[in-house]
Amino acid sequence: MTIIAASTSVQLYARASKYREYLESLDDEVASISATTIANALNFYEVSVRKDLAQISDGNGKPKVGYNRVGLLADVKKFLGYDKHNRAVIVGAGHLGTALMSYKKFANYGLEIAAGFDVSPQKIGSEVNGKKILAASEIADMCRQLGVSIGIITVNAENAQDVCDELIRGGVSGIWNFAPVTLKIPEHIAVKNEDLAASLSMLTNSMDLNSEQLTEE
Amino acid sequence: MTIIAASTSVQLYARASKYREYLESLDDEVASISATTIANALNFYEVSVRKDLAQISDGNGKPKVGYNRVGLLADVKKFLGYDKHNRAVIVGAGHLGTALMSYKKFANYGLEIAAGFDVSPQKIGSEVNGKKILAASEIADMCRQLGVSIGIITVNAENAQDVCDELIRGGVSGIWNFAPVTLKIPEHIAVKNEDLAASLSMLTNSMDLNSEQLTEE
DNA sequence: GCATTATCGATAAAAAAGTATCAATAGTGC
DNA sequence: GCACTATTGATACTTTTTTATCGATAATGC
Repeated sequence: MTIIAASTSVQLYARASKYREYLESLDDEVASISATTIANALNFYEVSVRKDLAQISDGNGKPKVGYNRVGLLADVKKFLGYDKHNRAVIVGAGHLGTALMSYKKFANYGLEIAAGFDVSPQKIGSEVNGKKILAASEIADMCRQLGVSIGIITVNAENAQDVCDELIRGGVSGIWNFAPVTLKIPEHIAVKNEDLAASLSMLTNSMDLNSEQLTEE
Repeated sequence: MTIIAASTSVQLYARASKYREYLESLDDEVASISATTIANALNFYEVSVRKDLAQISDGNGKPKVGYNRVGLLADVKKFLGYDKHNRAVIVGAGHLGTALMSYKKFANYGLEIAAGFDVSPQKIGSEVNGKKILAASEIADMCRQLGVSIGIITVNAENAQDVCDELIRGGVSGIWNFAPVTLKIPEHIAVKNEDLAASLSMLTNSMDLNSEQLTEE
């Protein structure tokens, strides 16, 4: 199992993603953009941005001018892997699974949601955002058939491991896990865990930090 | 604006959250637990876990025994801020907003979702998981009235800044932002941004890394 | 074309996070 | 009660990330 959080810079990807958002928000008339401007817009440290851009778009920056908007955006997208195409399935057609199936922007990131899976007879056969919900018993077979490379898990903690095993049996090489469990996964499969509880903790703890600072004044 | 990602250890919170999950998954009969066991179960480096536990539950570890399960769990929860109570509202009753409103486990993390907001006349007045969807025009007033401290933004990128401004006008001290934009926020307000696009990039890039390693062999 | 300026990219220093090693200690078995 | 063992917590080292400084360079204005 490749534990992503430990091996890759989470922060760098987060920043790169924000660079993309920002660059796409700019007017077409903007020809070039500097690290300074980006840093100010996104509240990042200027030198960090410059280093990131040097890594992402090496050698394309010009003194006094900055980076070509279009070129930099292309480089950022490439860095983020948006040039590659991946076919995915979502297992668990609950609220979250439905939300992800309905999210139109995944296509821009090279992610194609091919189908959903669920165990509920009411849901099987229905469609969400034009995509069929299939029986969970078919996961492995359908993944092979459709050439799916990413499995997205939005079932509850109890069933996540079983679903994961089926997805791997179906030949996926990456797992995007929204269930609050640590999955047991073979070495060659990549996993990215989402953890809303951890996010919430970061938020509430920094709120307290802020209020402490206020009362100290 | 307090940029959380930059100031706090994302990884430490992610690990702490996994400690909690793991400790809660243990049988009641388990009296004590060692850093070694936890590290093996969660695929973390042993010394990292020991350092984390020293920070989270300082001095409570006993050689040859480990940590008392109940005590450690309490300390982890405290570290994660689950002992504090926060009232929140969710703005945007789309698929994601609905998913978050329906998520029962927030209560365990000290988060109470008081209400939702939307602009759609069809949604206003309806209920999700027993919680009323109110008119977005009332955000600021209702937040003050209900004593809301956290605003959760699940609207689209275009409307996120306006919603954010209203939430701050309503007196929230933290913003949990699921919209793909960088919000402009005053210094004393905490923000935690969720970025699915960045997560996806991490996953796909580490998948490629894995397949490169395979072909090298 | 020469001084001025914004910006880059390189280099260096500092801080944070992760990894490795080991002595001290609380139990266990004999 | 003495040797043995699992585990802690401290210390040291390494790597990564962030922050700071500065010379080099491309454009601008005079």
